[in-house]
Amino acid sequence: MERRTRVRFAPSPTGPLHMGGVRTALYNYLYAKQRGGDFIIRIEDTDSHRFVPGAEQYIIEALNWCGIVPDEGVDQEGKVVETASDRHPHAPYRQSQRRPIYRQYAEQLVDAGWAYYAFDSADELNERRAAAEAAGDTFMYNAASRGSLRNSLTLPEEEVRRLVETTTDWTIRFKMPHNRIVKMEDLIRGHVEVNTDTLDDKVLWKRADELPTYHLANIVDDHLMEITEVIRGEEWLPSLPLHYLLYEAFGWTDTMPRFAHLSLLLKPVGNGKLSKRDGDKLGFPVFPLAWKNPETGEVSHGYREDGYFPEAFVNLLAMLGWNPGDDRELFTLPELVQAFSLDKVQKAGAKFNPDKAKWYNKEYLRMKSTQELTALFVPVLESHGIQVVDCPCNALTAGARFEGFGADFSNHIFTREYVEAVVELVKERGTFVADFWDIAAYIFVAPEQFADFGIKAGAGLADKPADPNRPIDPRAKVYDDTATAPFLAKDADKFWNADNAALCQEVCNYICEEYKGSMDAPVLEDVLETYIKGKEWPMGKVMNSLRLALTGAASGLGIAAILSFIGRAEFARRMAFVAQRLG
RNA sequence: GCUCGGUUCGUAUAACGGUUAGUACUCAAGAUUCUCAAUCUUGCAAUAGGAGUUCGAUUCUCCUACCGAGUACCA
Repeated sequence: MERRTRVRFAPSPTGPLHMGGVRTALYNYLYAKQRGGDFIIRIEDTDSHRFVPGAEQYIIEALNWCGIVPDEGVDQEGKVVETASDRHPHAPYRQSQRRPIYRQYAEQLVDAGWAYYAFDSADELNERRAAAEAAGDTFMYNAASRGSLRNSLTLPEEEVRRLVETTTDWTIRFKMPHNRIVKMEDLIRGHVEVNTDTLDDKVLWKRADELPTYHLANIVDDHLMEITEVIRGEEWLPSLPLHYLLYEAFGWTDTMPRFAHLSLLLKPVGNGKLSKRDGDKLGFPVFPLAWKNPETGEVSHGYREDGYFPEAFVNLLAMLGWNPGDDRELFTLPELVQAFSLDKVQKAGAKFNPDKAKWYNKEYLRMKSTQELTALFVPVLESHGIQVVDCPCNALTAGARFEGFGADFSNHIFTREYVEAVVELVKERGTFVADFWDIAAYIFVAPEQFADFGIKAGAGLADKPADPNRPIDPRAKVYDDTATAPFLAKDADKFWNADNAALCQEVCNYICEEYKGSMDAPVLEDVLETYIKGKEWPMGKVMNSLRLALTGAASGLGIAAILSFIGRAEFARRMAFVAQRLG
């Protein structure tokens, strides 16, 4: 008695799939999997004018990346997806390939008095619309007007037959009943009623290309494919009465699917639905994968290419308009399957929040293993001219300097172990894998530029002219006017000046020549502290100056950690460089 | 215009008709540190407006406002 759950995602291949579309597909998938049912992808390509090459493949690939894989549908090569249990009585899954199916259904409706042939040309109808609009009202092709138009209800039978047989630009239209209240149930919105007089006689089938419109194809295919629930975007709610009536007209009410209409994804700021433009403006992708417009060549960002994990993308999408009923926010796909419920889906549209999206990625990044992150980081390193080798023995040149992990600074070669240790150190600090480079580039490459002595941009006082006596580098913004910029003068002092330089050099000499112990970060940390405090030097000054010398920056990783990576020889080299550069 | 849908901190959301209206993101402050980040603590901040039903309304009803969708031989 209970039918097997079967839902479908039915995109139109008119362009790349928008993240809102992915969410719709996701909800369908979750609903089906939770009930042990089937998730089907059906390509609705009945509009021959709007076909975009590559769009269908894009859609499949995008869903695939998210882990939303169909039980039935087409794969990336356009082949029918096979499952063990099923010989696909429902195929094909592309509506353009189902063309022969639809005409008979449309004519069945004509025979039953639920539809009629319409011979009005598009131009004629546009004229009527324009005229009505000029007169201040709206033209609708329905009970009120169909009696005065050219169709099989007004023309003599002979004429109708002649036109149907000899001309090719007619359509079959649904004969919307007059003054009937259609009562509908939506799984998310509850009871909805509409009077049919506010609806028009929709075109169901077009003789010109012998294709159905969405409405006919949708009902026929959902019926033939034994769909039990239709979960789709809110934009379809206004045509739900038509769909109800079509099921009635076909006599399929007993197997009519249940409907759920999802609210839209809205732009982060202002009003309106999320669009590509918002993404460009605010710097976040609106598409799952990057997309190159085949006509303009324009490339749009994708979550995948921007460094998002598919798990994070799926998770954040799921939480946009749905909640589990408790405070949990992190869900894997299988967990979502478990927890999902249509009655926890929000009725109102959800504004997309790019900050929260990043937060999700950060959370998933932290959950990844160091090995996995390293594998993703290696290509980033390579793009910066760094070579990563699996074994330190052969690949490093003679004279390569090793300290701990294995690094050859002069030839930009590092072992995987070294990279893994770096990842371990920085994984808490990034949102994307690519951030690791920004955080830790100086672990691989010595700095050539030095920050403005650590003075924070935006500190508000950073535009004073440099004192010719104090600064060591003409580019540096250093201040000694303690009356007007005491904070900055003090801070600049902390980072670099002749005194600090001397102290740093002493630290370097000590570590590189006298100190023979371990270069492990925790040990080194104690050693440095003991040494500096023993000399009664100010920790802050020395450490920050060292950081500037070693990294070129005023902020970043701990000094001991940095030294534990670069080792004594590189330490000495960088000190020599900074001395020559900054004096 | 008409039809349908929607409205809780800036955002996403929670709250049997009874709560000091909760949580997360963002933001701010403090703690910590050699700096930054992370972390921890604290804080800012909401029931669109008006009637009605009720002992009691974020929750139910109606009106207004605002937002969205649809109004194609597009999906």
